[in-house]
Amino acid sequence: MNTRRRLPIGQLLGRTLRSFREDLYRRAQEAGYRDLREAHLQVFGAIDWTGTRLTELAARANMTPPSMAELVDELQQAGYLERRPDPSDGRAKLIRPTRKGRRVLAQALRAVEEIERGYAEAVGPERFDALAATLQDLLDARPRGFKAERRRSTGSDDLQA
Amino acid sequence: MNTRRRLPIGQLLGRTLRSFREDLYRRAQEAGYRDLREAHLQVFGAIDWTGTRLTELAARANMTPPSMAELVDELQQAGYLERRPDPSDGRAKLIRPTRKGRRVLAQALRAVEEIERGYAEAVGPERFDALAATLQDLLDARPRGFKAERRRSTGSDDLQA
DNA sequence: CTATCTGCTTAGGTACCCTAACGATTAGGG
DNA sequence: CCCTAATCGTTAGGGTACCTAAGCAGATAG
Repeated sequence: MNTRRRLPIGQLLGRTLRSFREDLYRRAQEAGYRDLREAHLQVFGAIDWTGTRLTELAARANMTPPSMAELVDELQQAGYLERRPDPSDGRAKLIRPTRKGRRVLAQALRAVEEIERGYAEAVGPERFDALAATLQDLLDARPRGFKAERRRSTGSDDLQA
Repeated sequence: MNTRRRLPIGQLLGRTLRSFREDLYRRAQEAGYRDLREAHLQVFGAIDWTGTRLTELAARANMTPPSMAELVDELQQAGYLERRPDPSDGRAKLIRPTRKGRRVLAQALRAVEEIERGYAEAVGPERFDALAATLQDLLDARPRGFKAERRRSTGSDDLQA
C-alpha cells in the first residue's frame, strides 16, 4: 500500500515518543504549570494518590533513587508534593501529592487520555490498541531474547496511570 | 485476552526504545567497537555510503548541526569518518565513512535487521509490520493533530537505513 | 545483640544535546 | 555586476537528565 519506505524502528519509536512528551509537556505549560520541567511529569506518572515511597517511585519510573529524589525535592519545594514519615517503616517516607499536586495529577491523567484518544482517532482505535498490545508483548518477551543487564536499570519513561 | 493492564503509551514507547538502543549498542561493543558511544550510532544511521553533508546528517538524526558536528569530530578522530570538500558547494563538506567506517556501517545495518527480526519473531511478523506501519501513520498524521514547533527540532533517534 | 539488609540522602560526575554568535561561501534581485 | 540575504560549518558556552559511590539510620534475622 505504501510505496514510501518506512523509517527504521528506532526512528519510529524515538520520534513518536518525543512527540508524545512534547505534547504532554506543552499541555502542562499551557495549563499554567510553568515551573514544571519535562522530567517532573514522570513523578506524577508514578505516584499514587495516597502517597508512594521514593524507592517505589524510582522503580516505576525506571530510574535510580537519587535521581528520583532530586525530582521530588524540586516538586516538594514548589508545593506539589510533601514528604511524611511512613508509619509502617521508620526509614521510609511517603511522598504524597498536596492539594496543588493532586490538581496537576488529575490534569496530567486527563491529558494523557486526550493524547491517546488523539492517536486512536488518527489511525483508528483498533490499530492503536494493537500498537499498544504489540509493544507490551514485545516488552514481555524481551527478557528471554537478550538481556542487557549492563546497569541496574536505565531509562526514563513517561506518565503511567 | 490480557487481563493485565497495559502500560500507558509513554512507558511502552520509552521502554521499547531503550531496549532497542541498548541492544544495538551492546552489539557494537561486543563486535569490538569499544570506542563508540551510543550517540555515535545515530551518525551511522544517517550517513550515506558515498558521503553526506553535516546539515543533512543533523536533519536526518533530528539534531542541531553543532551537536552532530561534535559526534562527527569524534568519529573522524577515531578513524571512522573523513571530511572532504563538497565539489558542488565551496561552503559544504562531505562527510564520508572510511574503510573502517564502512565496516561499522555494514555491521550496524545488519544488527538493526537482526533486532527487527527478533521483534518479528517475538510477536509475529504481521503484528510487527502493523506496529511499524501504525507508528509511521501516527507520525504522518501528527502535523495536523498538534504541532509542537517549540524548537527547530529536538530529539534523538536511531539507526535508519 | 551483632550482622546484614533496606530506604534515603549527599557528593560528584557523565552523556547528550542545546542556543548564540560568527566567518566563509553562494544565490538572488536591482 | 554589486549588495543583500540565506546557507554551511564552526566556536564558545551552557543545561538537562540522568548516573555511581559512599554513608547514615532504621529494620530484620540469626
